[in-house]
Amino acid sequence: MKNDTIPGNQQEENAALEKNSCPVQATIGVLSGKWKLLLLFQLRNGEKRFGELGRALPSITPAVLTGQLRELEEDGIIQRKAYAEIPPRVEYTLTEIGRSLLPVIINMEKWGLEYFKQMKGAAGDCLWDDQIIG
Amino acid sequence: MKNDTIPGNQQEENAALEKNSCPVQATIGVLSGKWKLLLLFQLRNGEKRFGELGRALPSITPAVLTGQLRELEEDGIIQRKAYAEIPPRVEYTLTEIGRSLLPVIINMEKWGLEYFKQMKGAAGDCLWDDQIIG
DNA sequence: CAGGATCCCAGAGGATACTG
DNA sequence: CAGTATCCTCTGGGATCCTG
Repeated sequence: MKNDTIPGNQQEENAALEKNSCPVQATIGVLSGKWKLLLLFQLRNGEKRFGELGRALPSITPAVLTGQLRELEEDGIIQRKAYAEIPPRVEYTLTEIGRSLLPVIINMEKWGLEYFKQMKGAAGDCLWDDQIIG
Repeated sequence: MKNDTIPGNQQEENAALEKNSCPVQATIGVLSGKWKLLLLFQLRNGEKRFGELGRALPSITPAVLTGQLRELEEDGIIQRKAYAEIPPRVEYTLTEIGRSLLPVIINMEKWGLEYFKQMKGAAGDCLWDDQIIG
């Protein structure tokens, strides 16, 4: 946003948001995207190709898949490796920092399960079970 | 979404997303909203009134503030108490489950700080320090 | 195979003005 | 004081078709 003219005292409170330098917002940011959690889940145990990801997530379109992968790549969460072959081959893998996100996700899952239990009594059937963390 | 006709085998993978029953998505969901983190931070140590919240977040408009508070309330994260007085008074507080979100947020902050350190070398100056957790 | 190029739409967020 | 009512914009995600 532009430099909105605000008195300047309580501004401190949301300075972190305005400057986009709040680590919590950053964490939410990299995970916000309709397919990102699913993509990270797909990559939890190693590399996958563009087509594999597309097949694993049947209702995502190539255009959107590309977009989500690009964002994750720009955020440093995944790495893209393209091989100069015919036909083309591209593999995506989690980066180190990307892998370090998994425990954080597990922690969110735990809260979410408690939340479901208390809110609707309906259990959630997510993918992120303890299995994925070695 | 509608019941898109998908073969039905790999569909399991994103069933959690489609059904919106993934606890991780739920956690991200309740926190996704431009001002929600800031509002939760404002309420971390007890109740606050509508006007107080507005003054603490100078660039939010009443309409949007109402919207964000309504969503948090519907999600069971905060509670709204209106007093039948003139002039009106309304107080917002975290619910029990809402308070239980704070440690999760702290955990996200920790990852975010590591992320900043590794990505840009720029430290984040967020609000969610260890102070807020008793 | 792994995308790129276009066009499109719903919904979150915001500006502004008004009210019980 | 604590909102509500309208109107408007911008962008994330999607549909569709095309290509090195």
